[in-house]
Amino acid sequence: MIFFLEDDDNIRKLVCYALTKEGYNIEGFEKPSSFWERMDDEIPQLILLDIMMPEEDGLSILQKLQTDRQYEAIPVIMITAKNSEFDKATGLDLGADDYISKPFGMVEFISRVRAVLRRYEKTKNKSNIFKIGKLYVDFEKHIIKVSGEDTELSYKEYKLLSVLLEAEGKVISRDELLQRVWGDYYEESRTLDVHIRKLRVKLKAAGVYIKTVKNIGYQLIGDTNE
Amino acid sequence: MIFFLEDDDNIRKLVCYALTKEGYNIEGFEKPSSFWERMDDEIPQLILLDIMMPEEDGLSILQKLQTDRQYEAIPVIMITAKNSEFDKATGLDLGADDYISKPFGMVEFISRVRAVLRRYEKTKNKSNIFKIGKLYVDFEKHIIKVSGEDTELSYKEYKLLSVLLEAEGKVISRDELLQRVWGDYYEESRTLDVHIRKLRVKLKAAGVYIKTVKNIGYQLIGDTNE
DNA sequence: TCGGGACTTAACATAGGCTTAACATACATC
DNA sequence: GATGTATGTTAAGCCTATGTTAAGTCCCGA
Repeated sequence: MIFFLEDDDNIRKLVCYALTKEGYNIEGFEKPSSFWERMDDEIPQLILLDIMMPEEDGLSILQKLQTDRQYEAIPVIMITAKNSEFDKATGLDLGADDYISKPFGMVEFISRVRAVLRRYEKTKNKSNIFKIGKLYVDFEKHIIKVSGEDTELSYKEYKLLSVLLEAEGKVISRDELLQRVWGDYYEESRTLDVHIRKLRVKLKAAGVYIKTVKNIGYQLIGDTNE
Repeated sequence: MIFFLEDDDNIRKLVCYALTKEGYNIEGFEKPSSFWERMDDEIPQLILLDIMMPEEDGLSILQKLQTDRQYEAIPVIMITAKNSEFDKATGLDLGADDYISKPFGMVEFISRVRAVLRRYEKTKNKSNIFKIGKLYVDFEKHIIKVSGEDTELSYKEYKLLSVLLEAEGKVISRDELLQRVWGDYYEESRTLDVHIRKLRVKLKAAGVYIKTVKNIGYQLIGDTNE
């Protein structure tokens, strides 16, 4: 999914049309507010960002994206009417992945989108299938198996597991888990613990892979470390 | 190290000069043949590629790079005199990471180089791993090994160790240790000493790396310094 | 409207880390 | 060698983070 934030109706429609025809899933936004709302539900693969916007400047949006751990990995292409070298440089230095000036040709534009997505796919070598010890998870098909047996997880349990899995063994703090699984969070409550427990129970033999790191958080590590 | 393949002497020298001044290590090549020779010795972090070249076309070089497993991960920026949309599109579609048309401004150029390198660094997961003598510490995964054996540390022990490790051999005063590990601190108490002791014991053979500097504080120095 | 599952909250249990206190040792100064 | 100060050592009790369980709440579909 690609998100496209652009206040000019014509350009937005044109780009959406062109990228859709190329087979991409794209969603256009007129205002930053509706964009941020949507970002709560879904993390896109790529963000196309116009610089000149009502409400909020494109560069400030870019900065927000870069500083939020949840979003920092998403590639961003900046789009602008200005063509000054300075703007391009600041955009790129702030962490944009590419930069296109209006007016742009559709062919080049699509190529740049493709190029950024290609790079992204390259680095993101995860085939969405995880195998750790007795645990097998296919995120695309939403299948979780433990020792070959199918296991049903609830929504939060599933999300919790996916956050832990994606960390690839790194420790995730309670705060971050609450943030990423629950969004707005409950400071003082046993909610997280309860869910961790339920996950551990449902994962049976693989439950021990979830280790608590006291005072910090949790991590998921199989028995065969490298 | 950056490799820059460009037949025009002036441009090559100009770019080399500018990037060197920015602190990059760059090597210019006039002909593809000398470039390929050099590639046998060293793999650069980034390749800047002119399209119009004697001997061999830039696009064909790009293709070779992309199909060779040894080189496919190296990011490439294409440079060309032509400004046609078609060329840009083919360059990007062939797998270039970015595309700049001559004449280009140095500021933008450098920003694009920085942007590509930044992306590259990002994917190269720089997990903060410390290795000092017999001691191995992976902070993200919260793994501490001594002589290859896993060791469990408590929260304060872990924090203490991390402060000492981050100092890279410098002496840290008791006050600062208390401040950084405990926050608000206990002036007169054996707490710090007790924790230092427990750390030393748990680190076994590596425990001796923690040296007390009387009247000042502690430091962590391995036996085999590099 | 009812039933059921998922999620949250509350109350209690537990374990292990943290601190403290009391004593030992090392080292410097007189 | 006596004295004093800084750090090392040890063991015991407290305390806090997490585990656990069960009951309560919410939401959704039949």
